[in-house]
Amino acid sequence: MQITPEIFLKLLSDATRLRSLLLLQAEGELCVCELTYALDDIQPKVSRHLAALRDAGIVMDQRRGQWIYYRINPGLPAWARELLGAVARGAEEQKRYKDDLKKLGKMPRRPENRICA
Amino acid sequence: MQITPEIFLKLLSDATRLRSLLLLQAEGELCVCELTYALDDIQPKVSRHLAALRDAGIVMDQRRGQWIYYRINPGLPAWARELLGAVARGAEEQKRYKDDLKKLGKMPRRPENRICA
DNA sequence: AACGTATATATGTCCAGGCGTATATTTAAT
DNA sequence: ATTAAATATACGCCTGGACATATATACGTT
Repeated sequence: MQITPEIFLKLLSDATRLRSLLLLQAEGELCVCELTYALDDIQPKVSRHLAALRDAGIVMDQRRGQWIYYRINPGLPAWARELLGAVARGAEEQKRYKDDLKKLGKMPRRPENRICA
Repeated sequence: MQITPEIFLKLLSDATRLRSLLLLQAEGELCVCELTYALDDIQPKVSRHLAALRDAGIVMDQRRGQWIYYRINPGLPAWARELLGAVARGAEEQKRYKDDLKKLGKMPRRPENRICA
């Protein structure tokens, strides 16, 4: 079933899910351990929130080896993509989200490191 | 203090607040009894949610006679206004929000009825 | 096979926040 | 001055949902 503004906004109202989506929007694709590291949080918590986003059709997952990569569902309706864009613009001015990206950049032993597709 | 995406989205995650904002966005200005009627809800509930939006700086209120009119704060940052626009576009396809507007149009003894400014 | 790594999910606890009711406040009308 | 209408707020209850911990599952390596 199609996503509604109400469901979408409820899912965006949690900080962990919001930060994950902003990271995915900036990076295109990330696995759970990258998100866990960037958000400086514990793995079950990150997985649980990603599952909620997946079940609502906001993100898609794809296993590659032992890693599971998440990306924002490219089939999201236009209003939802525009909404995410607006959130991202608002987040640009906020230290917290900039720090998440910085942290991700500093991750050691990051899987793949953009070698293969 | 300035509104953040996190706070903004948390406030939008409640259906009563979301529907109120969509009505305000469509109508420009509404008093509590108009919102209460359109949403088909009880007055203390509507007032409580409007107060939350007011305290966060998302809406402004102005007393005129015995009525208190709410409007979306014109000083909202651009990203927040764009976010609301995206939500409104997503809501256009949803029966619920169209019905809210219809209900408002049918309100009897509607205050002012656009007579004065 | 055995082990380590990455991820998902189940379980029980806890709390933020939404709810309805009751009441206070303000204004207008009689 | 009383009454009625519009609105705000305080209070106690209750539930959704977030949390941490523990465990299950899947894959890769040795």
